[in-house]
Amino acid sequence: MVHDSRVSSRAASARPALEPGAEGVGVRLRRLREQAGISLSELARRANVGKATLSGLENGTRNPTLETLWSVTAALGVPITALLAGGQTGVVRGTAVEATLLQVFDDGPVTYELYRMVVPPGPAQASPAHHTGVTEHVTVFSGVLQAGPADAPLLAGPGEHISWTSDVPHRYAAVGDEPVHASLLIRYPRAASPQP
Amino acid sequence: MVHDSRVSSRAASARPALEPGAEGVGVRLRRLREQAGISLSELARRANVGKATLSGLENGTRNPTLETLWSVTAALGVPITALLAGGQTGVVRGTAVEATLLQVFDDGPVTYELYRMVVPPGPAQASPAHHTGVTEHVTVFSGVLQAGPADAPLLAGPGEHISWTSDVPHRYAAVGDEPVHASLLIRYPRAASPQP
DNA sequence: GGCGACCGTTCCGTTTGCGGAACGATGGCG
DNA sequence: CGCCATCGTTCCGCAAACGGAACGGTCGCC
Repeated sequence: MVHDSRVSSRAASARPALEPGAEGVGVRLRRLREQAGISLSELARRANVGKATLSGLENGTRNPTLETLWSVTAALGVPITALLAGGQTGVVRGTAVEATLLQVFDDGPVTYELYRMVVPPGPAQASPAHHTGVTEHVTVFSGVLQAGPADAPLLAGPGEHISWTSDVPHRYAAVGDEPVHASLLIRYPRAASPQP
Repeated sequence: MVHDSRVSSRAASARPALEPGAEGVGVRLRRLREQAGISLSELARRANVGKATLSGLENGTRNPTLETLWSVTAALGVPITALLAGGQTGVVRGTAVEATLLQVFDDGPVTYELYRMVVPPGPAQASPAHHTGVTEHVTVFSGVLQAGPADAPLLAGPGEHISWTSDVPHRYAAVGDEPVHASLLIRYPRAASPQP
């Protein structure tokens, strides 16, 4: 369920502002606070934020700043992602592939994105070529995956690993009736120089 | 000109610690945007935020609201957590290996655990044999890793992948002076018990 | 019952993040 | 060469998020 999170410009904002994310954040915050066994006033005191701020945040009637979120989560001793990741984390949907971004690892010259991927049975998904030097690495959890360059796809069953350079058109498809679960690692070398 | 006596512009921080300030967020945002190959103006247009907002955000001179972060990350197609970069989930520490559990995938007869692993330079870490049928899969992000069965270790450099069956004693070590960053996937056939 | 401590919400003045507009810098093009 | 589009930064009025104070409500204790 991909919900459109584009926020209309604030012009003509005659409706009560309740952006999609704030509600869930408030609910999760209240749950975390109650799990910690402290009152709203006490948390406000520890986090050095106003009670009004905290109250509005838990009820979803405010649009908190990043600094506020950091203060509150630090006082609770939880990572800030505990408030934000409760809903769906980054889900990228293609025509036949659904990938959930687990982590981004940035090593200066190279960036890695680690996904968990699900390929349902059905028609293959075609992907256009990425930038030069991009490679993809897949380890299959379950099912049988056919993936790789469109002209020379590879096969991988449970526990197997395949990789290819994705600077050519490539594709993903599940072989058989079973959906494929896999981890997908995309490696982006630092392409600071655009191609003419 | 506003006189700000406490601007932390380009503070040459000695350690790569998680700075709760917006500075790290700005750096990551700029990197993600350049990786997507779009200009600041273009991203501002797509995300329906002002260029001033985006500029100040990338330079760490603003304290963005959650709504702004939602809009920008949605326009980039990345999860909001990609900006906050704090995946401090479960952390497993060995004598020479630090692994962060990213996700557990339970497929009935098989359980997968996906880690991000860091092996600092120094003496190797020895691991005793796991249960029969357990396999490990490593994809190296940076550095050179020597890993695998103690009597026949394998080598892998950046972007390379190695795997082995870990039902025999095995080891991990960084080759050279550079720490090794890698993803580690452990596959436990037949409902295995989590690692103590 | 009266009273004080604490709860979470609401009101209010101040602070600040917001988008739009204007700015100088840069590059493509006739 | 001038012209124009686009880049990223800076200025500015406005709306909103902020902390502090006041509010009504509930509980425990004398």
